[in-house]
Amino acid sequence: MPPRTTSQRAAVRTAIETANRPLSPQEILDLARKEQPSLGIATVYRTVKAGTEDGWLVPVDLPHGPTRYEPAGKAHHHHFECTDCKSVFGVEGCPGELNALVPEGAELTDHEIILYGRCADCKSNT
Amino acid sequence: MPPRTTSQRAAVRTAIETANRPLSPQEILDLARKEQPSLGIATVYRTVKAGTEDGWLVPVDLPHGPTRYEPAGKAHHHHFECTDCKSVFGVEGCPGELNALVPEGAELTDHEIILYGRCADCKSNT
DNA sequence: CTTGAATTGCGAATCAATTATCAATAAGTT
DNA sequence: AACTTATTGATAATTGATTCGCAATTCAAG
Repeated sequence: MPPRTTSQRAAVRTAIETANRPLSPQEILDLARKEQPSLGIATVYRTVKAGTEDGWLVPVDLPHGPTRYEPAGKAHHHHFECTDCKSVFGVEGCPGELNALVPEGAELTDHEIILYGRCADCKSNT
Repeated sequence: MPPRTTSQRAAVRTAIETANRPLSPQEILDLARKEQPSLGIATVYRTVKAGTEDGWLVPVDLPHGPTRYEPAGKAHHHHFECTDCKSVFGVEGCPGELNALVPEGAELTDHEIILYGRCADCKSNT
């Protein structure tokens, strides 16, 4: 009954922890298949779901596109999405005090800042 | 061949311009039906698509949920989404200089800030 | 090494949002 | 009022993301 350690779960986790940016299930699959060619997308979804419940993974939801996942434990940060390749990168820092923007009578509990533009790679491969 | 002015298109436009917040197609339908009870969701989607192409409407894409629409011409602003009722509200102001957060070598072209919390209505109806 | 349960990969199924189809209706020109 | 054609509403179809069902596989306890 206890969870088992399998090579596919290891491959998924390695892919996520090695990439230095949030990955979508499809991106995880592509990366992890270099280690585990037979890996299926369903296993990626299952692993990512379990990881989120177990707490070592954090889902990153942005407009458009699938949910991305990054390792838990990072300091407060936000994200940059390349409008070309759709890759998402974490960005350090936060402008801070956003309470001033909140509607009268409402209560702020969280926030997300999304930057859009072209990443370094896409700029060079013009 | 020219586009025609119909009561349903008028109802959709009125709903959007009357609400003081971005509306989803379903919300537009609900509001516009008070004026045009026979209105169908397909017409809302068609009108909203045309409005965006014509430039008098702006789509607001946030994580989760459908695209919302608001009248074009508003000053730079961001959005607040109620975690309870899912309503979205525009919020004035912007923390400003975000270039400092952009990844090395990347180019910033746009950004969105999303605030989450409970709106005034949901707080009172605890 | 056996064996039972957890896990996997595949394809079918689901789900929400949006678009396409098409016969019936209604602008607006003449 | 007649007529041409854009528009509409209902519903089927599509799309992209994610989950399910199940037989085959493989951990890992004994």
